[in-house]
This record gives sequence, structure tokens and C-alpha cells, in this order.
Amino acid sequence: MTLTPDQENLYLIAPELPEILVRRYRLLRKIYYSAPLGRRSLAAYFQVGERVLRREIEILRDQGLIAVESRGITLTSAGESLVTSITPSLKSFLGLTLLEEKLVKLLKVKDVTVVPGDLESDEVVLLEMGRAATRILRECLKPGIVLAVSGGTSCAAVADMLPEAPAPSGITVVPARGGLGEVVDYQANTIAARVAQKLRTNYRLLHLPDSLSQEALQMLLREKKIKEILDLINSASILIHGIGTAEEMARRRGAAPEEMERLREQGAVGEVFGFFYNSRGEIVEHIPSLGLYLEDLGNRVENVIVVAGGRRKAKAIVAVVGNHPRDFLVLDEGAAKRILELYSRKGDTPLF
Amino acid sequence: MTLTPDQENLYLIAPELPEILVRRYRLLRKIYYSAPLGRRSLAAYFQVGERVLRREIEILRDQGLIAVESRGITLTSAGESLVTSITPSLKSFLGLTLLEEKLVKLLKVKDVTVVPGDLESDEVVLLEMGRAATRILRECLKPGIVLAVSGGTSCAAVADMLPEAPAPSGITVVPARGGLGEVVDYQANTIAARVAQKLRTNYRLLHLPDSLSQEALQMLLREKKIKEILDLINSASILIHGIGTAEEMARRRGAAPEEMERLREQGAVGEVFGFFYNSRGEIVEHIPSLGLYLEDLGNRVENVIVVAGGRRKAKAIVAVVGNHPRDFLVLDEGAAKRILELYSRKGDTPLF
DNA sequence: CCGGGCGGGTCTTTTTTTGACCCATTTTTT
DNA sequence: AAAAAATGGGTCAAAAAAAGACCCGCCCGG
Repeated sequence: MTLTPDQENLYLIAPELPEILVRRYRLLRKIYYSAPLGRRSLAAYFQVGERVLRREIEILRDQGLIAVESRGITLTSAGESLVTSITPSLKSFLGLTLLEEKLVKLLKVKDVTVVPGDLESDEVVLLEMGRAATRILRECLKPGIVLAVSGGTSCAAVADMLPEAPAPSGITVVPARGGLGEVVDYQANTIAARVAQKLRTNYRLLHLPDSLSQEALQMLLREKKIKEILDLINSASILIHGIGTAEEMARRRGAAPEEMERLREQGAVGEVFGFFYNSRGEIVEHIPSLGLYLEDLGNRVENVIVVAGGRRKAKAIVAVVGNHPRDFLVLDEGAAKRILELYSRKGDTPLF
Repeated sequence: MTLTPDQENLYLIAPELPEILVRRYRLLRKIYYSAPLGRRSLAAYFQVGERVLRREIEILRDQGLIAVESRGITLTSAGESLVTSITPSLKSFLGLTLLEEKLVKLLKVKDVTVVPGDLESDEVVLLEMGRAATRILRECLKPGIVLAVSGGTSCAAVADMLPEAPAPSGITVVPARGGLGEVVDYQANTIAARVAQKLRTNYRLLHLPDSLSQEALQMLLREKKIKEILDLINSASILIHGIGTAEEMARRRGAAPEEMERLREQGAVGEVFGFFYNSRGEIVEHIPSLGLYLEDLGNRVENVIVVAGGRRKAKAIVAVVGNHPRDFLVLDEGAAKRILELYSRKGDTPLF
């Protein structure tokens, strides 16, 4: 807060600064997450010529932030500590801290973390979001609790970035939803197991498809094992989940064309656990699913950590996460700025 | 203090930043003090090509910090507020705040103000020092006190930069020394009068040469008017003075070659009020002068504001100002860094 | 043991920056 | 009022810096 005027000054007197700063930061961050890797890979990643990238590399090398060896480019310890320690000041420099404060007020959530960059143009942003989420997660962990994690790339990133370190004892990790789609790495089951492994604790799996009719569900509830795990999920005190855009999720669930059309008509923009929300945050549709049994999970669980990024998810985030005073929201700069755009277009009037 | 790590980060990730920052700052500062003035004058001042300066000007114009008109370049209000407000953050960015703290400890003075730049390569640094001194002066002013000001370019700069604003009532401004040299603008008398005028208060003049034998002095003391003003000077509670290098001051007082030689032999490096100090801060010589009557003024006066700058004055500053716990010292980056160099060469052992 | 990716070198092309002018105009001085 | 000085802006060629497009030898992992 006290920094802002100074930074505006630097901004004014050296307008080329933000660009340089962001460029170098992104470079270091990419190396941080993908080291060791070479010039050409980096150049391809950032879609710049190899020569121009090389110049940046040489500067960073001369600064002692990276080490270039025959196996590739790596961060030095100085570079590593920089890339982690500069994040707060860079965030405030880029106005993201201010953005966070605005979003907390606007969305009426507990806490907002905005990560620099845009998921859609820089993949490591996803990892950065994951890392931010793990910090929140660690804060919430208490002995004996149940931690429910959902599926999707965002949650997978959280699992990826979770440091391997013992958690408070007696924690159980469970999937927050059934099987959905095909990619095993993004299944809630898989992610729950990986999270548990990182935390050195136990986990339970849910061997059911996420889409399920009420009848089938009622029948399965008679199975003791299944009832047990579902009740365990219902008793979770931490829930981590991502957010899907309505369209994408409907397609992934294999919805029929007429269903898609109905969703569009109803203004559905976001999806979580089979519930579709319109931009006012109202549920307009739900697909028969486990979500029904786990209904209102997001409103009962003590700590909800929502991880979602990318400009195109802005509307979905607003729809799903707005007015949830217990939610921690982790998103990226792209989505955050887009959300503010949406609000300013509507004359700053809350959507709910 | 909390800023330092961040700034080091910026430094590391954007090594070209300090140069840009200092260059633009100096440019703005020069315009601030000399506006309106044209491209060619500026280019000549900074000893760079006209074209390269033009580019800088264009950048600053696009940033809305300066206005270029047919009468010359001027700071916009944004630029003006920037050039004054950025000084603290630039100082801390350039490590000057840290320097100040070090010097306070090392020299054992009350307070140190380091101004960015070097007097010897940038004349406006003198004005900047003057401006810094006026801020200290304003703090010290109390109703009814006597303010003694010495001569020289540094004190003249203080008078120049002093804002025209009424001071507490009943203040009397007096010269702290007699006439010395030829340039009227730098005479203590002249400066005292200008300061008084700026403060809208009274002043008294001392119509005596600074170099004076004891006999002549004794005789003059019988003159009531002269005794009166000398006693007034002795009752001063604020004293502003500069610092001369021994060599320069000896020459200016018209010392004979053998005197010069003796001073050199005795290791004299600094001069104030006719007293010559060696680098251990000991008085090794004094020229018969009013200073004798005003002996020890610097040790009796409540607030002493010492203004001196330029690398070549570093030794003199250390010699004269060291161990004066009531002194405010205003100097420039050049002198400050040079002083620290001197200390580190001598293994950080205090010189006194 | 071999192939892909690595850093580094080098050449040419392109872009940017700089230098060196000149000009019309305004401002200041005489 | 005239003259002199200083102003910003324009232009074009030279110089320097950056970028592109290579190629090479090396090292590591399959």
C-alpha cells in the first residue's frame, strides 16, 4: 500500500520498466518450473526468436540468476530465491495486490490471490496458481480432518506443486467427485491420491462415474463401502475445486445438442459439481450426478479453495464463486482483469 | 528499510534500471532548477549529443512529465511533483538512505542527509543540497533566536533555495564571518541579508575583513557597534556553514608559499572559520581572524547545519565535522561515497 | 553408440540509435 | 523596432545495436 506511489513514480520515469520486468520474471519463472531446459525450448515457449532470447539469457546469466550448462539452463540459488521473493513486490508493482483487494470486495469472498500472467498465454501460470493454492491449503490443514479434492487441470496443478512434507496427523484425502472424462491425471481420484502421497497421509477412492441417475445412486448407497466414502466426503472440512465454463463442461459430460441449447438460453456460464450457474450466480440446471448427494458441499465446508484461471473463465468464476464468504479464490491476472472489466461495463453494480 | 530487498530484486532482474533511472532523474532535476531551457543547453550541460538528449526528452514528454514549448522545456505539474516526491525512494533505491545511516554512526553527528549525484559533475546538486538544508533550517527556527550564516557557494545555495515564507517572529540573521575573497554573492554578509529577506526578518551586517590580527581585533572591539554585532553572532543558536579544503582556503586567504608548505606538512585537510584541521580532526593551525573571537562557535551553538559536497571535499568533511553530535550534515553522494571509501581503506577504524 | 538437444560461435540483415545538419519561429536583447 | 539568440522540429546518412539464420562440437540419455 505504501509502495504504490513509489512504483507509479518508477513507472512514469521509466516507462519501459514494466515490460522488462515482466519479461524477465516470466523467463525466470518458466526456468524455475521447467529447468533444466535450453534456449530453443524457451524461445519456442515464449514465441520469440532464439537470438533475442539468448540476449535475455546472457543478461540473466551475467546477473548470476541463472546457470547455463550443457544440460540446459537452471536457476542459481540466487535466481531461485529471487523468483519466489520478487513475486509479492512484482504483484504490487503490477497492481495485482490492489486487484486482489477489489475482488475480495466485489465477489464477497474470504480471500483472493491473483497470480501474475495469463494461463492462456503462459502455461506455467497454472503451476504458479497451484503453488499459491498449496500455501493456503497448508494453512487450513488441521489434525484429523477430511480434505476433499476435485478433478481438473487446476486441481492437478495444486497436487503437483504441493511440497512433499508431512501434514498434521490423521488427515484423510478424498475425491470430491466421481469419474469424469478420460484423462486419468485429471481425475479427482488420481489427484486425491497424489495429494495424500505428498502429505504422507491416507486417502480413499470413489469408484463411481460422476454422472449418475438418482435411482442408480439410491441403489449404490445401499453398498456399505460406497455410502461410507460418500459420507466421508460430506464430512470434509476443506474442499479444493476448479471451475468449468458451462459450455466446456456440458460438452465434456457428453450433453446432447438440445441440452447445450437450453443451457445457453438459460444463460449458464459456469459449472461446478454438475450444477450450472448463470451470471447472477443462480443455479439454472443440474445434471443428475453425485453432486446431488453432495449437494451444497461448497456452502457447508469450512474452507473452500477455488482455483481457476484464464480470461475465458472470468464469467464462470464470477458466477460460481461470488458471495461465498468462506471461499479462498486463486486466479490469474488474466481472469482477474477480465472480471473487473465485466464489472466496470455493468457500471460497477454487483451482479448478485 | 523494508524496501531494500525489493529494490535489490529490481536491480538484479533489470540491471539497466539504475542507469535509466538516474539519467532521467538528473534530467528532470536539471529542468526543475533551470527551466525553461532548450535541448541544446541541456545537451551541453550533460555533455551528450543533442540527438540522444532529444530522445529522452520525447520519452519524458510522452510520459507527461515535461512540456516542450517554444520558450523551452518546463516541468509539468506532474513532473514537478515527481521530481520532489521521487527523491526519497530514489535515495533508498540508490542506497543513499543506508549511506546516511552509516555516516551518522561513523562521523558521530546528529543527522546526515545525502543528496543524489556529485557536485563536481552536476552543478544542480549544489542547489539540491541547499534545498535539503533549508528543510532542516525550517525545523530549527524558533522565535527570537539568532541565525548565523557563513559564506561560500554552499551557503549561497541554501539562501537561494530557501522558500520565501515568513519565519517565527523576532529572528535575527547575522553573518558568521567577515569579508573574505572578492565575489560578493558568496560573502557571509550578502547571504545573511538574502536569508533574512527570504524569511521576512531582520539582519545585521559585519563590516570587517575575516583575516584580522589580534591587535586590530582588540582595537575594533572598543567600537560599540562592532562589539554589539560580534556578541550577537556569539549568541547564535543556529549556525550554517560550509567546509573548505585546506589548500583552497589557504590560497583564497592569500597564504604565502611557506605557509602552504607548513599546512601540508601538518596534514591540514579542512578549514572552517580560519581553523585548519588534520584528518584526525585536530586543529593544526589557525589564521589570525575573527574566528578567534568566535572561537568554538561550532561547539557551543545548539544547531549546526553543515553543507558541503563534492568528492574532493570528503577528507575535509571528515576532519571538520567528525564527532560533533549536534551537527546536521548535508552532503552529496560523491562526497558520501568517498568518505566511506576512506574509512574502508583504513580498516573501518575511526579516525578520531 | 548414436541421435537429439545443448551452448556457443558467426555471418548477414534489419532495426534502432546517433550524429550533423538546416529551417521556421519565438523569445530576448539591443 | 530591429537584431540576435535560442527554441523545437525535421531530415538524412552513418554507426551501432539487435535480430535472424545458420553451423559446429559436445554431452547425455535411451
